[in-house]
Amino acid sequence: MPEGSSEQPKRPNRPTMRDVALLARVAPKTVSRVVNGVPTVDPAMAARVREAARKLGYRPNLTASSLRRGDGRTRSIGMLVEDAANPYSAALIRSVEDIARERGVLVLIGSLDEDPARERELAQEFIDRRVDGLVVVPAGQDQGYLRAEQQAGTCVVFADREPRLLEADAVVSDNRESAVTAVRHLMAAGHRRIGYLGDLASITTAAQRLDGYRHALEVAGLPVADALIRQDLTTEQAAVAATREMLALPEPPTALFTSQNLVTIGCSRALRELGMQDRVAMVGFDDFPLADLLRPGISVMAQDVEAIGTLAARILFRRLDGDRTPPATTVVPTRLIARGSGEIPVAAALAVPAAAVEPPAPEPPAAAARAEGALDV
Amino acid sequence: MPEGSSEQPKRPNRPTMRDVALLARVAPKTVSRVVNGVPTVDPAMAARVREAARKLGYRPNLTASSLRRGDGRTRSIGMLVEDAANPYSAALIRSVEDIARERGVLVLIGSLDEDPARERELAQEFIDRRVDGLVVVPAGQDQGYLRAEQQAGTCVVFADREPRLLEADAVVSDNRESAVTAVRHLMAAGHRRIGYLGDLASITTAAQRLDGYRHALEVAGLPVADALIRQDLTTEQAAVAATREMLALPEPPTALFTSQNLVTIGCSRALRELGMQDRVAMVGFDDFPLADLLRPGISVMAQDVEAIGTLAARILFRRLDGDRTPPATTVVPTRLIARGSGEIPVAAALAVPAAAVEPPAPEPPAAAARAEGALDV
DNA sequence: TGACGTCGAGACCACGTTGTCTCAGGTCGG
DNA sequence: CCGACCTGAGACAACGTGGTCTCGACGTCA
Repeated sequence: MPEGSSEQPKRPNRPTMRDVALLARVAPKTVSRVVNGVPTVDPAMAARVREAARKLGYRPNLTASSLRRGDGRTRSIGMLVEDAANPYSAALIRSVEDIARERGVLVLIGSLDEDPARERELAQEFIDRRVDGLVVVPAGQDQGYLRAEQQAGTCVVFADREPRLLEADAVVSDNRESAVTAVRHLMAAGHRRIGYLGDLASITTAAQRLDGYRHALEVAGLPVADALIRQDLTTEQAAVAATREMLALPEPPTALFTSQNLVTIGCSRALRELGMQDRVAMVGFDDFPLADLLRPGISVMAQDVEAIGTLAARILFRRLDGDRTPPATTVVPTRLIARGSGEIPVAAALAVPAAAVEPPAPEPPAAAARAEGALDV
Repeated sequence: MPEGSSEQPKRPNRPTMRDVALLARVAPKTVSRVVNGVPTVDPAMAARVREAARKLGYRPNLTASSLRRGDGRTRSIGMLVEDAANPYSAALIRSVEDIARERGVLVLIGSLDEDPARERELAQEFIDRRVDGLVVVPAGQDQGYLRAEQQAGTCVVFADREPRLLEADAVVSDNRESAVTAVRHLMAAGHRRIGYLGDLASITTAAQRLDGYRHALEVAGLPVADALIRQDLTTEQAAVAATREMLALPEPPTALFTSQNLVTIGCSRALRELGMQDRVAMVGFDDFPLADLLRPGISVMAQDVEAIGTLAARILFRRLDGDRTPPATTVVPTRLIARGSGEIPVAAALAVPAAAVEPPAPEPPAAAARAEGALDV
């Protein structure tokens, strides 16, 4: 039998300040000073300390440091998103990470899958590890459980969706107004029967987008038909099915507004499977990669995800730096990107009921791949 | 002026075990026992402690706990990926997170952007926070800098790419063999001039894929032409440009093998801009969302990202549980997914030099959206 | 040369928690 | 009825670090 056969994970013997101090023949406190770059240390002594640290492979323990330090900062923040694998969440994570990096702050990640219980559990886990702050895309309807943590000094900033029953900073898109813009864009192409395909009705932003859809129709004097509204589509498959069902109605919509990117993709897939992608107009909420490579390209209301993440992080750090101004919600503009699918005229849908004939492509030539975009609120 | 106007961020006064102990009239150690669920506590006393904790909003400080605890575990791991916003990295993060969650372990994220210096810096930052382990998609050519940390007890598992100059567990795809499969698939459609468009030559996996490409050609007795090999394409734009240039050669390739998903997308875009997407065959490495929605669908060698992440995490935790078997590399099978682009026959390219005539679509009908896949090594 | 000021290094302790030990009180067998 | 044994709660110290204070050495100037 070789040496050390103890099966239980024994504590790794990492060198500490004490070890470095012993080797450099100084007091531990002096090592601390050198590590923290305190200038009032004899250069020769500092060199000796650094040499000893190098020789031992010493690395400071930030865990212990933050415990003792006056500010108690751990130099880490927590981030709660819908799903780290979702392109929207992924982009958000990355932009927050970039701002955090500027300050040497690390980012902890948690995916919620729209589960309010997970939101609370993970928030608690982050807090138990004493993160300096949180960036949260809430899944639940009530963030009041965070009030005690705010008072205990943990800064919280919300991204994408505003908090409920809690006062805190938030960075969001104007979902309602953007939905209005999207629906009006479809109406401008002559559409009068416009379907709505949406995410979970309980998600604030989904509700706001539906509200915008309804409002746009009402202002235009068009009826809001229940048969043309489908919600709670949480998977691509559900969106495919809902699209098929809606288009099979006696009076099917000639255009669709999809309120989230999985839904948009599912809808797009259904239209292609039915061969109707050039006859039924569609505008989606949220941009996604390759939307411009499809034929027709998918017109979307694009959120500026990077801006949302960057702003949320900047606001969080401003708070951590002592900003005590009242919490505020920052609204980031969205942008309509016309790529073809949203500009299909109503005539295309009415011309051929269900034939195999391809209508002439109503999209701009391929050369103009990146289409123009109009700025909105 | 209100109260506490001290501008400097004062330490938040969070209740500690001592506070709970005082209120419950027990010793701090008893609170510790209750919090940790030690069964040898008088039930009445435990109830009193829990009530006091609830009343004060007490939350244990895992930072202090891990400092004092025998195993020194922080119940957090670090993950170094190429870019958290990239779909491949995002999927990897999510699958690691899911395994970690089962154990109440949180995940710290760091994006490297293929920068070896960042790899070392971030690994160091994670270690300074005493993560229990690391899952690394390395950017650099030498991971020897981690040897000391391994010996100090930090477990490291590599994902997607094997480590260099370091013995550690790794979970990877068989890149070389998969590239051979992809190229042979193109050869099966009659192609003899096959171009290679690849990522940074310094990335291990890119080199392996190029190697497989070369090997497949050599075995088939075909020449390996330098003009048909382009590397170091780090952006979609670079891939677009390289594709254009290669197709403008006097003897252009009739098929392309792209070694990474950004390159695949760039190549796809270039083909569409040239109107050649139905004449030049293409197989990409790495699957990506919407690859099946394009026309033709993009044929790919799909890596099983979820399996790679899940396995890497499981191996990491097995190590943390005390597994001391020698480090090993686990190979995860890839899968050829035929969607149309890879099955375009050589005849399509040779038929029409540069006309506007559309050849009959050589792809399967739209109904069979999810095409068949063959299993490989 | 001596009183004083300055400056840098170390002693000491606390941050919040838990491992270890002690000890009071109870149980049980001889 | 007493000693051995067990049970459960508290005292104490320590994890690795940094804030605070002390103290010796040195320099300055009268």
